[in-house]
Amino acid sequence: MRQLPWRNTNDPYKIWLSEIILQQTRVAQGLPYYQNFIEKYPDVKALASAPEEEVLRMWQGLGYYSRARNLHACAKEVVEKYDGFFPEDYISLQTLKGIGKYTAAAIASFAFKEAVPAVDGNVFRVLARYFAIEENIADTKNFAIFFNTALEIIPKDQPDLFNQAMMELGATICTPGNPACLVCPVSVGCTAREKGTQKKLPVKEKKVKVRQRFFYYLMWEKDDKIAMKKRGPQDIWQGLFDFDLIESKTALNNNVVEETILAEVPDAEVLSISAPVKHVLTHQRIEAVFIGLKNPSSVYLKERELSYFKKEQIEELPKPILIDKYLKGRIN
DNA sequence: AAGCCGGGGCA
DNA sequence: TGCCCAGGCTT
Repeated sequence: MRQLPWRNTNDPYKIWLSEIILQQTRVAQGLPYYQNFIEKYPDVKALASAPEEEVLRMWQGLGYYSRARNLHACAKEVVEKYDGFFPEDYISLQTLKGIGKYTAAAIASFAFKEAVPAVDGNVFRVLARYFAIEENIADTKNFAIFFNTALEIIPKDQPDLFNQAMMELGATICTPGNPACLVCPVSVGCTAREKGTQKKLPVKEKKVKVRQRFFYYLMWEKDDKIAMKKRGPQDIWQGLFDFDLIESKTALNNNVVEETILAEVPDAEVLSISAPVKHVLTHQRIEAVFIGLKNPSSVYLKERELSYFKKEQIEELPKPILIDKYLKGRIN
């Protein structure tokens, strides 16, 4: 069993924090973030009273930034509505921001010993193989099949150990690619192993389409400052700071964008144009060029909701990794 | 019920 | 370069 700082504790705050960080994130990547958060915010009250931007900055690089916003909102609700104590059952926990079925079950079983199965990707896989369940795990309507199967075998006296063992088995032995059946403690009784269908399970069918996007970043410079804007809702990187952005539906073409800028901001002076920078996400593929400029009109700045920041300030702001990569590349 | 949301590891 | 990892929220 791997020794991790959020194990062997009953503190719901630590368990909750680790679970939110570890959603869609590997232990090796999440561990340093967990340690930074615990150091900076030792309890839920400390986290609740932090500014949201600071929390986002702490989260920078982990992705799925709605997790950080929900984390902060949840901490505030726990402090304001529950006097700093997390609700103690599976159903109530799910009313909090960012806590769904999996995370609620993890907290309820680890912190409060409630006998409810925590079905994450690892557990889906273990259950699908052990019981040879062929239903598509990507289809939400099949969740109940897996949940109820686990509910039948979870021991009422130590549900926390059961959940931890199931996840650990999936993470270390019953792995997606090459399950280590020879050393698996439950290989006897595993239906998939009996039938030799381990690698076919779990069944997972999902259609994913990738959006190709083209970004022109306009870096308006003034003295040692650059204009930036906080990103709004309805898109990626909510709440993070971006440079002034013109998005194009067609492939990057510097001439076209230069004409567009000059038409809107006649006095603008282009100082530099970077080579295209590519950024690949799971569902989006972004190509960006960074254009250094000066002399925007004050009307333009106001309409675009841009404000100037000193370069040292920009380092402290929460930003998409794409921006960070570009800025670091420029220094080197 | 379906679509959206970021990173990193690895072949 | 392409494929894999996955839980929760919004529409």
